[in-house]
Amino acid sequence: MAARVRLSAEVRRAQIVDSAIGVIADDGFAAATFARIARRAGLSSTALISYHFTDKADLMRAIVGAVFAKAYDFIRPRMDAQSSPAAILHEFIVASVEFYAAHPQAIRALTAVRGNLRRADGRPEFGPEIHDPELAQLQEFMHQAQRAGEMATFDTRVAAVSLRAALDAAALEVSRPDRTDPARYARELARLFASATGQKAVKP
Amino acid sequence: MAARVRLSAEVRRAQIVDSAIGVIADDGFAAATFARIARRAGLSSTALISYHFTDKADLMRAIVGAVFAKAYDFIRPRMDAQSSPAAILHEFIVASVEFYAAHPQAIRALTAVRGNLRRADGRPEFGPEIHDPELAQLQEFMHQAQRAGEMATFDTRVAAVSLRAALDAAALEVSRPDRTDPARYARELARLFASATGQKAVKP
Amino acid sequence: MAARVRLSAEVRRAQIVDSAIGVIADDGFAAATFARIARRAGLSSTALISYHFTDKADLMRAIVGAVFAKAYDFIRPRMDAQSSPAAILHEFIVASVEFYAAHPQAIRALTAVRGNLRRADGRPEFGPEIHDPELAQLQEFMHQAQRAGEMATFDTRVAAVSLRAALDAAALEVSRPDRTDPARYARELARLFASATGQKAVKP
Amino acid sequence: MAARVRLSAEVRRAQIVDSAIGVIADDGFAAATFARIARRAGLSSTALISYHFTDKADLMRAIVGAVFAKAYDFIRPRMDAQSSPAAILHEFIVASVEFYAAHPQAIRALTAVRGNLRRADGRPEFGPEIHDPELAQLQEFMHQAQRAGEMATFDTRVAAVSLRAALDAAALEVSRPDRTDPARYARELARLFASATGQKAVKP
DNA sequence: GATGAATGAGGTTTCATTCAT
DNA sequence: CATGAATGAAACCTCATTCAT
Repeated sequence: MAARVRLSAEVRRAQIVDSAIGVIADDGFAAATFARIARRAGLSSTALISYHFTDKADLMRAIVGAVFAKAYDFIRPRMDAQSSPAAILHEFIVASVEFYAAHPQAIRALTAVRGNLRRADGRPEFGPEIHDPELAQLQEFMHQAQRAGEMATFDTRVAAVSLRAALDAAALEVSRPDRTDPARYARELARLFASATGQKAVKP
Repeated sequence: MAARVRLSAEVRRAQIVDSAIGVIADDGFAAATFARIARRAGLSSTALISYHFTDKADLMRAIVGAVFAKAYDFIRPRMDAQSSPAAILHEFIVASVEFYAAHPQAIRALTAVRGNLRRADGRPEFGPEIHDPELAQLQEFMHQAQRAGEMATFDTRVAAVSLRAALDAAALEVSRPDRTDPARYARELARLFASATGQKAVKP
Repeated sequence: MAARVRLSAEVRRAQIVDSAIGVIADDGFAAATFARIARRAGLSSTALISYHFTDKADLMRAIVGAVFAKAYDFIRPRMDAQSSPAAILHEFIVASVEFYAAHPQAIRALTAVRGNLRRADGRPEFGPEIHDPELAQLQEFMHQAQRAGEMATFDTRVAAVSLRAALDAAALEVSRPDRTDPARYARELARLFASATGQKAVKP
Repeated sequence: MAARVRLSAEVRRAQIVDSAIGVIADDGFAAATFARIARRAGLSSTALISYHFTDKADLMRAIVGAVFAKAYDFIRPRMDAQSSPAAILHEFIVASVEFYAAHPQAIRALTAVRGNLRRADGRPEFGPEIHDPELAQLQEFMHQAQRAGEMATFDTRVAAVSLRAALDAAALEVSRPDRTDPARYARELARLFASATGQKAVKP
């Protein structure tokens, strides 16, 4: 019998979240039972999960929060370092793809949880509207670029939705075994986006 | 008590598939239990499902097949009626969005099943490679358009993946309660794609 | 492995109710888990209980209903055969004690369920008001006896409550191992009640 | 966060017992988990209960002891102040009902624990024999009253059991929201008892 | 004395599926 | 073809209790 290991709540929670991400990424949302998560994390009992999370939904929300925070911390500073709206969007694309390539499991788990988690009443915990704040952000940058003459006129909602979707697809694409080189994929996608939005000059 | 109804196997299967699509679209993949599907279909016993489908996986695959066939029958003839590669792709986009707007439940169920169904060994039944044949098709049309001088040069894989993803996102977008008018969405998306691919002239 | 036994829902439900009564009477309300009830009834799985009862509360309510019906069927006809209000109450006492002596397990289970069953919100399923209809009945007979000059004047609510309580206590008393002879206990209690209510003559 | 409070063992035990009484009275025996008791008492951990009581059964026995002692201290002196056996029994009844009216929670908890607590082997911790000493006491007073010519002859065991039961019922009756005035209830019950036992004169 | 983390047993319930009718 | 009863596995969660600090 393994010795009783005592960790701080924070560390234990992170450990459980990581284990859950692994299970979901490898075996799918439905396979993410407490028993499997506990086994993968080397916990003595599933009760330990219940001790640190009020609910299974609570654990799932923690996964979303953790992945989202990690992505934000990686991508945001690189966007902030840019000086023009078009450059910001370009960097957003490139940094996002890089992050996806670096953390394929987290992204797969995030997608699975977002698509499957439901409230007790059956309504989705994360409906399509979950993307709206981010889409609004993207649209704002596009508007700025349009006003600055960096981009042509187009429907920013359709463009933002399509860009967001293209990035989600890129996440899967760059984590395939026979995957394209992520840097090249990012470059191509950015070029495609620049062309779609009618940018005059594309970064070399 | 409802009278015992006897139907031909084919009709019964279709009824069960439809019911399952409704449950998945409304309440999610995990809620698609035999009990719920049977109740929604007005069946007296879940055994009837087991009788007509060897497996739960069998039922799920039947859903995918049914939706896919319906979409194919709607979209394919309209593509075939076009005369140039670029026009074919344009029609593909427009017809797809129209189909999504007309059958939101089917699309939502299809997405859910594709994302969640696993084989007994845990591997996904529909991995990312499921899209490959369709992507290859799209890439082929793009190549033809490029050779014909209708489109500029770009990485067709990235473009095809992104288009496929943008269409999936469109499906959700046009089935939201406060949804954009599908026809307009289709037009905007087609224009965006035309611009991204460097098409000279866009259909009015 | 035992052969699969198929029973009608009605028979199976009765079997489960009986088993549950036995467990509660022998080992208490808290011990009445599905596992123990199933084992005592020789069921292959606790799922069979869930199949026949929507809830654990549903099973508990079935116990109360079953015991109550059995007692009613035994006691009521004997009351109806009497010709005066005082004689009816006398017979009520005697028949009740006899029933308790004949079915000690059922009575103990009934008491346990009534005292412990709670609704989901925590409120008692059977509060003190559960006795009110029966108490009202008893008070009505007492009033009739008073008007007929068979009984003196007294507060019928207090008398009815006390009689009901004395009978409950009698149930325990006559089911003790070293128990008094039930017939004698019934006679003594009836005499005590007659005296308390100021009856002129007591049945010999 | 609440400051860490250090109390003497005695005070802490009493605090826990009070909290447990409250939980049992409000939500029933089954709801009396360490978690709920600790929360209601404002304790930071259930371990504190385990520290002060060897067992859950130990806590339950402490509840019974505490309530019993409180009742004894209230009722006994008033009985001792009487001069005749009949007067003692009269005062016992009146004082008991007054106590029940003043401490409804304690009584409800006492009843619940007595009815449900079991030993490890499943046998009741407080069987029907728990009442025997008190019943013997009551019977002794009745015998004395009979010898003194204050009461008629009757079976004292039946009378004592019935009186004890009538008092338990009174406890519930006077704690109902629409309750009878306890003083009046006590008077009526005492009169009923006097009449049942053939007392010559009843105290005014 | 007090605390928060950890433990393992066991609770109800739901599931897909099988079987006899 | 259809049905309702039966099955055994496994789900989440709560429990009293122990342990290290």
